Amino acid sequence: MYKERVRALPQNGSSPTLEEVAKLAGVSRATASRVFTASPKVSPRAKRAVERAAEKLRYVPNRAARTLVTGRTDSIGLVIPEPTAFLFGDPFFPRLVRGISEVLSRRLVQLVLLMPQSAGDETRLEGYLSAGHVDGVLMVSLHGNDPLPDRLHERGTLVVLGGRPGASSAVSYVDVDNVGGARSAVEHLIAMGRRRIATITGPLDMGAGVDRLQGYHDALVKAGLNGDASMHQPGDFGQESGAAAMQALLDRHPDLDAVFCASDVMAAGALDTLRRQRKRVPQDIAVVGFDDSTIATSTAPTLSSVRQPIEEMGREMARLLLAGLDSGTAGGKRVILVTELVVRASSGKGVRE
Amino acid sequence: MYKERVRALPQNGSSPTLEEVAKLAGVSRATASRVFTASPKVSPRAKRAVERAAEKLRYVPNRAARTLVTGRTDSIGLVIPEPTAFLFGDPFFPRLVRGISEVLSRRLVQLVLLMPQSAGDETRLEGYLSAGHVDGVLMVSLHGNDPLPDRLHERGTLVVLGGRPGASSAVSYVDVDNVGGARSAVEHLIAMGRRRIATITGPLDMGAGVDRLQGYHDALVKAGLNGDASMHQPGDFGQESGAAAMQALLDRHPDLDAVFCASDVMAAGALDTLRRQRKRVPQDIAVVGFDDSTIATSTAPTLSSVRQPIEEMGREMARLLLAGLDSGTAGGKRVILVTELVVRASSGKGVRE
DNA sequence: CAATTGCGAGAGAGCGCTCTCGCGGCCGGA
DNA sequence: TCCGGCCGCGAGAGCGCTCTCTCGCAATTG
Repeated sequence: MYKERVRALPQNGSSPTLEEVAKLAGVSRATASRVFTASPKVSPRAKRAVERAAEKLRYVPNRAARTLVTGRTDSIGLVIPEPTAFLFGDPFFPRLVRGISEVLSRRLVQLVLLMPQSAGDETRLEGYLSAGHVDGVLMVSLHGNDPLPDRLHERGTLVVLGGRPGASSAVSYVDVDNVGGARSAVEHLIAMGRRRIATITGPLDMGAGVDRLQGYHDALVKAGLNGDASMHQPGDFGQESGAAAMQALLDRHPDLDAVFCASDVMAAGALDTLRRQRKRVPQDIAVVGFDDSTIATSTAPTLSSVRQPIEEMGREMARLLLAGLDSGTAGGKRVILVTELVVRASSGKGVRE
Repeated sequence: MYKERVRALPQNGSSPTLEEVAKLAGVSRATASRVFTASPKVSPRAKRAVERAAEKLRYVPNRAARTLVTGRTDSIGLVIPEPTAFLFGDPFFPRLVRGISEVLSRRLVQLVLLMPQSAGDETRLEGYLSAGHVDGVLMVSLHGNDPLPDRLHERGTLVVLGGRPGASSAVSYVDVDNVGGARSAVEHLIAMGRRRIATITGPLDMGAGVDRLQGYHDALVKAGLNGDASMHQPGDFGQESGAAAMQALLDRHPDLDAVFCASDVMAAGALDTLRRQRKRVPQDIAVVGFDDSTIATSTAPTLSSVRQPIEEMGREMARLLLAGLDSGTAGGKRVILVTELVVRASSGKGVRE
């Protein structure tokens, strides 16, 4: 670790303190502090003097000192425990971040993104987050029963999840209606006359993966159709996994007439495989994705998809966290956002039978 | 802003202090502190007592307090001032982050990603960074003459840039040999017999954009070929801009026989346009990209590209920053990494003339 | 056996800030 | 003119930690 040398750096070593600003402005430290905390009880005269002095000294309040006394950092962490390649490849995250940023910007709260890449990283991260570096934590893309949210919650850190946690938990979360969305997608396929409908699921250690499979099932059962395990093939939400899963499904069931994919990116992969196999979409096989991400309109044919309000999910997560911070309540809230089926060419009225 | 209520939260309100741990362990605060700072001067007996007490109380050191006295936060910021859609869409960033993380993980330093989305965000960010939230700052994807790095540097914050800054500056940076890489790409095209070589440049407010254009120019001039302004078309490194730029170039010069693209993603866009225009690659037009990202091997035909060691760039940035922190020196270092041309089908020996 | 060394441990001083408390001056009302 | 009230300000305590200084005790040495 770098040592006490740091202290001698111009970095913090020479940076001016409130005391110096106060002296230069000819007021007490308390009054100078009032100026920076936007306290109303300061005369315009004193305020101006302090501001001029601060400008002259290029003063910036020391956050550590402020945090130490207020117990507040004015920043919140967004934790995404995904390999970087996934994090940056998936169109889900930018939209989520946009929603979150929107809300936080208005509150002058800094968003910091944290990307644990290994178990070691995650341990360190737990320390970082419980040590008061952030006022609260947003977390998405949980796999399995990641214990981090619950442990943070127990420690008293405010946590809001995106996507329901695996096990029941006291932590607040925002989720979309994955079951309902998947069900509507499959019901649509059935309504279009499809009968041999497979699914490429998401990771089954994630709520979104499980729930979308559930919705698929519900619709098939209601219609009295077959949706046994041979009709499922898991993917990891990535394009290649979609292509591979599609191939596996075709190997098992060459007569499929539809496939529901738990993400658009996997659906794009599935389309690649179908093209390679000379299957016409939607004539031979109809495809529906999930997310309604930008990729849905750039595939050939364009992709029917279940739209989920990802930006809104981000906004709602941020709102929930800020509300918890404001009220001092610990959570246990859950918000479910509705989804909406968007029908495009990949499941359109194909020239079928 | 959320107010003093926060203080009453279990969050920090009830979290145990070093004092309490020391009392429970039957030692002084100083000795307890020694245990957590891994100081050697503590007996095994005392160490165990403190560790047990800490475990029992679920003690986590308060970082703000520690930072206040050490002047150190053990975390560094990575600033990427790009719209989220770009940040997450570009294969450059995950590779960079991977390289950075690799180095930082070994040093128990936390990486926090900061993504200013607007001028307001950036102002706030400057405050955040100068206020001592991080020990140092890594910054990439600078546009124009972004004043942030210089201002942070002036304030005494250690900054390392990825990619050279627009204007001359005292800030340290790591860059790849963009000029040399571009030159070798174009020299290769010339060696393959191409004579009417256009370029799709990157944003000309970025060092990488300017330098790759420069390399293109150098090679053409050396060979006595035409590379006037009508042969350039700027893009933004994104796929769509590549497609549009290719179209613009073809409109002006239907007889082009090669194009050098300043990024693989733009090259992929260019390939889309060429396909739509029924131009054969490489027979009619040879294409070379830049980055040698994963997309280069998944296009049809596969893409010749200039490989830049992005992970290494991340590692080197992190190393430079840590070295600066360790030594207390402020910077002014520059590291240039070599590039390497990778020839694939898009510029292969086409059936030409 | 006395003198010296060395090592573990405690006391205490801050790091830079916020916030409570109390004081003095100025206002308006009687 | 006098007095209560309010408002702006300063004094001072302390947030939780690290680190220096010092001390006491045991081991080592002449």
